[in-house]
Amino acid sequence: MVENSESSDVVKEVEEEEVVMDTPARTKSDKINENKFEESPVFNFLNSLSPLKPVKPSHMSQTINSLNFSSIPSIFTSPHVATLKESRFLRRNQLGDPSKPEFSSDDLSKDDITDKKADATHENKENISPGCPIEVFNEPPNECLRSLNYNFGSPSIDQMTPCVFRTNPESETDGSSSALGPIVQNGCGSMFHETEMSLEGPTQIDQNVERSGCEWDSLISDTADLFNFDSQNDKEVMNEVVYAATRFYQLASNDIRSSQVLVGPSGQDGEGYDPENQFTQSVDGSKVNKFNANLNISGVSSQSINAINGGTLDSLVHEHVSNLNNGMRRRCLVFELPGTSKKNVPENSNSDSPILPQFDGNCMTNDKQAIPAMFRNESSLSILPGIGLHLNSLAATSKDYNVVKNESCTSGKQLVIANGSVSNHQLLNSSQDSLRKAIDVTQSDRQSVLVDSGHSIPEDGGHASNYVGNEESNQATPKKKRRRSESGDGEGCKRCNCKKSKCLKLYCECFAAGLYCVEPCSCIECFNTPSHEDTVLATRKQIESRNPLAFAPKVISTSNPLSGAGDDSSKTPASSRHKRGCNCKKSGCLKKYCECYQGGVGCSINCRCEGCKNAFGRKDGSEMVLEEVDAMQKSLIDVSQPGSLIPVPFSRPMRHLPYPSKNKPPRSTFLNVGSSSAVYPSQGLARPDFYPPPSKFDNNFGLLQEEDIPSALQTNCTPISGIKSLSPNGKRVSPPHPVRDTSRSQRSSRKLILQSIPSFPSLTPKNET
DNA sequence: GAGTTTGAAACT
DNA sequence: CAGTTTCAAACTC
Repeated sequence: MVENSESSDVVKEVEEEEVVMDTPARTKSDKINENKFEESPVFNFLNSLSPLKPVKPSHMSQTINSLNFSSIPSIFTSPHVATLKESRFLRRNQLGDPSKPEFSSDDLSKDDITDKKADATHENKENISPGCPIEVFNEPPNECLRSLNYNFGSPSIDQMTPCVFRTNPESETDGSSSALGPIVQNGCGSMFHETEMSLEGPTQIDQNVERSGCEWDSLISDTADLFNFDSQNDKEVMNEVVYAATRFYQLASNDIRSSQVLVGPSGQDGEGYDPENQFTQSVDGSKVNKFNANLNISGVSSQSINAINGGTLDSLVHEHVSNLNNGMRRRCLVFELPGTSKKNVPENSNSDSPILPQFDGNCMTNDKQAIPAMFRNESSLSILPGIGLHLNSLAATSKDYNVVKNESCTSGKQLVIANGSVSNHQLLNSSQDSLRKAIDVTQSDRQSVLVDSGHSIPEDGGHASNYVGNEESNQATPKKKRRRSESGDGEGCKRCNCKKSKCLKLYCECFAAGLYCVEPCSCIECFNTPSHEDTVLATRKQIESRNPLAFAPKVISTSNPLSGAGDDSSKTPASSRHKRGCNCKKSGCLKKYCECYQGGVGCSINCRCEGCKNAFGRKDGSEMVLEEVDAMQKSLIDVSQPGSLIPVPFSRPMRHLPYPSKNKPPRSTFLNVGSSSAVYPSQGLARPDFYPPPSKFDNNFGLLQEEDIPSALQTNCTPISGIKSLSPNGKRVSPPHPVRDTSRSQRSSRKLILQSIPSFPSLTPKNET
């Protein structure tokens, strides 16, 4: 009873906030922008150039939205909140009253969907908010409700790449995961996603398979040569661009067809096949990137590219896809498809593991209970898993293991992974790997959790256990469970031991990581369970209202060594650092009390530690000399466990940072999300050649390429501004800061590719003040 | 396993 | 914003 009242109070607070946040302003702005775009000279110009005309007026909304995506939400806005605005659907869940029936998962499939259908007609365009950079979709109203825009990038980054995750209508009904399967690679390097689909004309396509893959290179090289022109207004050149784009998508279409051929009909009557989704998933992102890069290198203005992208090319895609599939359904063009790059392909692409969850909307499908609102509603959080992704929620809420197993694939797709931007690929790849492995575990082996490229960590039995178990476990004595958790039988997930916080405060690792507590936890009176998802959401929201970055990743990685000329933090061994910095007084930043150390990063100017001796990099900028590191490692070499070796990028020797305590990885380990590469991007040899202790932040997907995280999460790299900042409520929060022009410009070749995001100022101001 | 230490989170 | 308290993880014995 007391608990319920507490929950209600929290919910009330949330309601109040939501009223303020969800304003109709955006809708108006969108419509205004729509008109603006139609009248846009760029649009008209490109239309005049293009041999292909936009097929439907509905395209307008796509391009419009792409233009609108440049809108930069409040930098202080929690990425959760901001991205959630991208989809009315999501926003509804997010901002709706959790206590209301429509918020409940029980009613979601009925009332909510029905409601969505009713609303979709009028608000189709609103599905795309300015916060979503490029996501371009346009579909009939009845399809719209199934579309969830998961933007893994931050809306704060205007160049962030969009991610489009689409519900699989079929999955909505029967829960089968048909959208994606293992990735198949043909001889020419074209990558296809194995799919289950009905093939309407599975003939003569296989010829395209081999041809298209090879033609990719041809096309890419062609574009490189093609676009060597001086005048951006050269109409012929622009036409060539369009032509090249046509070829581009022809090849892409071939890839799609090829995937169909390779896989063949699945006997599912093709109902689950989304050709355009297939398109986005089939086109090798690297090809797209190269193609895009050529456009940029050749001097095509980004705006022109954007316009082409949003208009002409979009139309081309639509036409190709439509032709390919007899006009089946909607269009979906996401220009940057880095997530589909080969990098994301598991090394053993022939494995049965599902490819990384391309969100297919199963979150609202078969078993809604298996999809806690914490996840559903904070879909965008999955971008930054540390920001609210309840990894274990997928499984933890299942009623039994079998359910988990059967739905693992589906659940996996709920683990929305950014198919995101090029700039995000590192994070995303690693994230995808981790999630993929997590899914694999769920699917095939509950006994161990594969983490971080080779980690095989025995999992605590029943970590994905059901809620009953969890509830029951909450009654168990903490000690008992603690022993269990410390016994080393489960490092693949967090497990808290909270006694008083009810796992609803950041004290709780699970909660802080955006995870539901699960059976292995030793918590008492745990509210961090799907059964209390409303409370959890409300609490999260409350915490975020205090500190928008409360659930943000704590450790960020600055991958560009050149970017930090004056950046102390860049001197840390891995060019990674704790975003806020530590405040250690006694531990010397040599124990896991220190969040920097625990995160495997050196202390930075942001830290307020005293007597810093952080082995990963001291506050003063000095680092542990290699000899020290070697000695340190020698003394602990016997600790190393082969299974814990992390693949070292660039063939560097694999070493382990000693675990000061008990010679074992820290308790709160890892879905390490490829932290190895992320933490230690290629740097100078002067850097310590060891790996940090597995970071609890990694588990949180907390390690991000700084360039990849929302600008709102980025601290200024300059010592001056990067020191102490305050959140609106006075909490220590690293402030948002302007994009580091230097570093960004150095990466511009990656960043400026075919982004349908002209750097328009936000036309849709939000009342986020 | 019990107790202590530590520093982040929360509170005042 | 600084000081204090609470909290749970990390650590020690």
